[in-house]
Amino acid sequence: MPAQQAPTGDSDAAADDRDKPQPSLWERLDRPSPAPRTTLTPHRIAEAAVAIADTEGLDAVTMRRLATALGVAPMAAYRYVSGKDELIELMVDFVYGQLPLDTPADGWREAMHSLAVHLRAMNLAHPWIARAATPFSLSPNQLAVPERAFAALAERGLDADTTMAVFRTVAVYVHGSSASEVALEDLRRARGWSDGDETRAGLAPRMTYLMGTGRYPSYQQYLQQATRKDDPDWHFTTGLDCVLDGIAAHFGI
Amino acid sequence: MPAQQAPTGDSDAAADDRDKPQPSLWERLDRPSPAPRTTLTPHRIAEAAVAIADTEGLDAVTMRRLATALGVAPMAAYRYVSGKDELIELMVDFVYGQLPLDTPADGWREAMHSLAVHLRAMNLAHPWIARAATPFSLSPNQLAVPERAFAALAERGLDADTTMAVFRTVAVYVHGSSASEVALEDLRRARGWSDGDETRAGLAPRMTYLMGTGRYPSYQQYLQQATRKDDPDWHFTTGLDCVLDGIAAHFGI
DNA sequence: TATTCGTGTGTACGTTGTATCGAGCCGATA
DNA sequence: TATCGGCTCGATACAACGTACACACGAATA
Repeated sequence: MPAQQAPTGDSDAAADDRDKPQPSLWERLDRPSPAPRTTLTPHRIAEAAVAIADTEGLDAVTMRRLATALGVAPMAAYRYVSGKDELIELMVDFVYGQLPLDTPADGWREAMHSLAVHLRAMNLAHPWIARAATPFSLSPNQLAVPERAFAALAERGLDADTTMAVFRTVAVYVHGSSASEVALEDLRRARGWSDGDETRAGLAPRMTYLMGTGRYPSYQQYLQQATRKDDPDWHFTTGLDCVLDGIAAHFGI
Repeated sequence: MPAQQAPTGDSDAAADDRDKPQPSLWERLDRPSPAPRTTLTPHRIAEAAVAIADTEGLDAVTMRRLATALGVAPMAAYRYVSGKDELIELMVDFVYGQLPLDTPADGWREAMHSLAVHLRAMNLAHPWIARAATPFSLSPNQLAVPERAFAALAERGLDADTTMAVFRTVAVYVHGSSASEVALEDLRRARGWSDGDETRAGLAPRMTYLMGTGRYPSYQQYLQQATRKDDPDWHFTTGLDCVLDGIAAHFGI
């Protein structure tokens, strides 16, 4: 619940009156409108869209569905976002704004570990976000993530490129890991399977067919022997520890 | 190309019909039709769809556009795939089928490194595939990737769960890394920027605005000092080396 | 030659993103 | 107090999408 408010800037904007061809979404939303907003605000739009995506999936977020949820006409939101792409940018930034980035941590490793765990939790809580965002978009609240990481890494005195390499490796691992976790979850939901057992049962015919081809002896052996196939937490944590161990070893920190 | 393995009757249709009355895409495509296909084949469909996605992006792959490219009516492809989702499954499997998985390698590390490099090359050559696929889908040619990895890892005598953890960590890193590389490339193409310089120039206003807010002092310092910002190869390789170092250290192999 | 069935065609429907225009509301000005 | 110009939101419309459905063709079977 620690809420970092969505796009509210704090700069006086005294000198940046250069006329850009098209000011970015965030720049536009920053300037308070002369007339105070009444029914619609970027915040309310993002909130409603995120709620729909969380409960019904990203595909359920249509401009009409969103308008209905907001109680306005289908085209009303276009006053704030230039199109659906910007709507999704807004949603992503809104969710990143809820990341708890102020947790104290001593040492770079604990800080990166905590960051990774929080990012994964966010990806699992909003299963659509890994597909909609990339680790390096340029939205205010997304950029706060590398900012936090760089600040935590500063103590080690690494050069800039190495610092980025460390953060990027972790971020990219978390993104890919979450994406694969979420993909399975999406499949489960799409097929209407309720739990892990039903999912395994639903996937069984396909798996049986594939194994029946005889092309995958090593994989088949894995299936028979593995005991943690359905323990995503263990897989995530183990992989993360590998990554952090590797960073420590590779850069000698 | 799609599965080329022998049919192998698959006798057990006894009790495994849950909510899935229809056999999977791959199972259906396996059985040769009594009448030899004439104008359309799964292979031709996948090939044409991939060609469109490669040159015009995944969004350009519509059932109508595909039909035009194949010289058939809009609904023709529906004889082979049940809908657009299966079309994309077919495309993904087609591309994975072109991965060179038989390159010899001595040692698990060289094998995993080679696998990672090839996977990344595939993701960059077909920029849509990272968004369309996950590292663990159950299509024949996708499953060949863990199969190859497990075979290469077998020499080390790790237990099944650890073997998967190793492969998953690498696969997930490559997936996330490629996704972020491709995202920038997609942005470049979408905005019509031709090279890295134009991209940087196009992103500059947004970056200037964000830095102007003063929220990102560490990131700003990075921007000023870094010299490898535009060297994705270095970032990928460095991160991969971290991951492999970490695996070696964490599991003592 | 008559029948069957796999294959591709033609048409149509509901939904999507969004361009365009008009109406209502507001604070500022006269 | 009356007028005005700007945002804000509503209403309508359109092209393109995925795909359901019914039908026509031709080779294989009899």
